[in-house]
Amino acid sequence: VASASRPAVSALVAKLSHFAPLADDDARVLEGLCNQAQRLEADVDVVAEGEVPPSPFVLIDGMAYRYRLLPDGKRQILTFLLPGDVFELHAFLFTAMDYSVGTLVPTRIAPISRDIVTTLFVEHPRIGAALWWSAVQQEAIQRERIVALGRRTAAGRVAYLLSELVSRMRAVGVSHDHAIGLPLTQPELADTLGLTAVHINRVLKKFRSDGLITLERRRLVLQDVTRLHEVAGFDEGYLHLGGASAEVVLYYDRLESERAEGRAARDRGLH
Amino acid sequence: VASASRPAVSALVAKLSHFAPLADDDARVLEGLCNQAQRLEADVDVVAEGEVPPSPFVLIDGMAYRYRLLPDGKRQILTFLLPGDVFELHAFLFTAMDYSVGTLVPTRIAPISRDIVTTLFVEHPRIGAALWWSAVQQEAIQRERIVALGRRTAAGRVAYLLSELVSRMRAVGVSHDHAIGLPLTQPELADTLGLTAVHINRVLKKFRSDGLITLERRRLVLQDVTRLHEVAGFDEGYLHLGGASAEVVLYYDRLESERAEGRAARDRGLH
DNA sequence: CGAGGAATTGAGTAGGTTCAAGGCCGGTGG
DNA sequence: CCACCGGCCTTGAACCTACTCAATTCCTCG
Repeated sequence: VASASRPAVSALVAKLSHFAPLADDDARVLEGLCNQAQRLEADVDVVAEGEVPPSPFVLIDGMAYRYRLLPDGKRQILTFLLPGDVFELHAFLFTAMDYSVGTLVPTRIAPISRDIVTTLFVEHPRIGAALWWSAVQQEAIQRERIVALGRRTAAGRVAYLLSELVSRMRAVGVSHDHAIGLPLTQPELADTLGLTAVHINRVLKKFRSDGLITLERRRLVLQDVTRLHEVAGFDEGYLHLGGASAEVVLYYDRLESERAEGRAARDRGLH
Repeated sequence: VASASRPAVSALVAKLSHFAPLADDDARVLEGLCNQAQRLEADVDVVAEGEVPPSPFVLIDGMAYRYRLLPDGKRQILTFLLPGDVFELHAFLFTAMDYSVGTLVPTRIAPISRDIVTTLFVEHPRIGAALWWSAVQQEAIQRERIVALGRRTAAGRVAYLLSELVSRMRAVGVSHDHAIGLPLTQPELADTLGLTAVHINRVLKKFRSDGLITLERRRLVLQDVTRLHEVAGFDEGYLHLGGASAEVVLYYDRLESERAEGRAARDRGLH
């Protein structure tokens, strides 16, 4: 549909508003960040392991993934980056990247210079907190991956990953039903879940014949969400897609208005 | 030995100095944080899943672990917390904990109120950056766990975990040779590495007979570090135990001295 | 001294891998 | 426009790593 290519509100704003209500001003600032988007084609590296950490990025649309290549040629995919995700926010604290980031499809990303980030944190504390929160949320997603790899069966892992991706897509307004474009090959699913492509294939076959999902031509539809979540042991709460506590929201509201007054006073001073 | 119970410098200072050289003032502030330590006995929860996130803590000595209990009774251990580790630094951004933290041995932890954290970030940017870095470092450790669970054999996982723990202990001055006190049972190792206790036992047996390690009465000695690291595919660099880039250090030095001047000016004003 | 969990070992099983081969699909070049 | 090519998808069969079940011994703690 048309709305898919030009969303009413950018994924970044959609995502961060889940953390705390954003003022119009906040939204405008965030949209501004996305202006200088770079277009990347599919299957290219944004950064590679060993390189000096780049500036932070926002992923505008498309899809990317963090991965590590092992000496023996094996690959482990760490996380997927979806529209609205901010990545490498604090990579600058390290001297070298310990993983690579690659695109899966043609993707637009917007770099955010470290100076802008710093300014954002000082001048727009609520945005700063929201960015911080989104980083912590990505950590939570990593924890779920550990639980999945450590203590779930192959079917559980696959079901979990599909559920996670659909939930995250929905949270940023890219999907509204339980269907998403899923540009992942079976080898990629395998390298994410610690399995082989062959086995992924068999699990998907089972899911299809059980009426849990359909997946063809890069389009995934969850046909029976409840049952899939059961197989997955999936609980959306663990992804922390929702908001902060009232107390925290209030705290940043206060910081924000103090800052806004500060800006206003300075502006008056300039006239 | 005596130095083990009363180290020359606290683990927290030892750890954070790896990120950037700390001024005497910084070290004093950090030591001050550790004053109000709480003593916890072994096998108690510091926080439990579902609870409201607590204030951040520093682990002074002892050992703790983050874990998740699954509905079917299975357990997945996420990470281990060693002396000098700061945890739950930004948990307050979530409404509920998605995992629990428990002690493995009698442990001392010092809570740091959120106000103090905020002050620290503003007044001592270098400490703030170091804390931030230590959080990002914990994320890197999580990534390694994902790689281990996803793409390493049982022997590789065990070897990796043992290598990781020894490296981390050494980085905070708790160990100087390649031997550490390791209060982990085989069921705990199993729940960390996505294996069963029985299989852990067989792997350890092999390691012992191959002369890679000794492990008895909760004492681990790496007898052949090189060979163990080979089995593990272990590369200490991935843990980012080392420091920041010269550029970043310089950046925070500058922030720090600006802040120090500010404090001095304010102090003069009070007289 | 008794009890309960941890460590250890053996035997049988199973979930997932490996190897292999054929079909499909999308992209590329003639 | 079509033929070709490479990677993905699919399926079968044999195999292996790690699990399960179970019994014994060892430690540690009360």
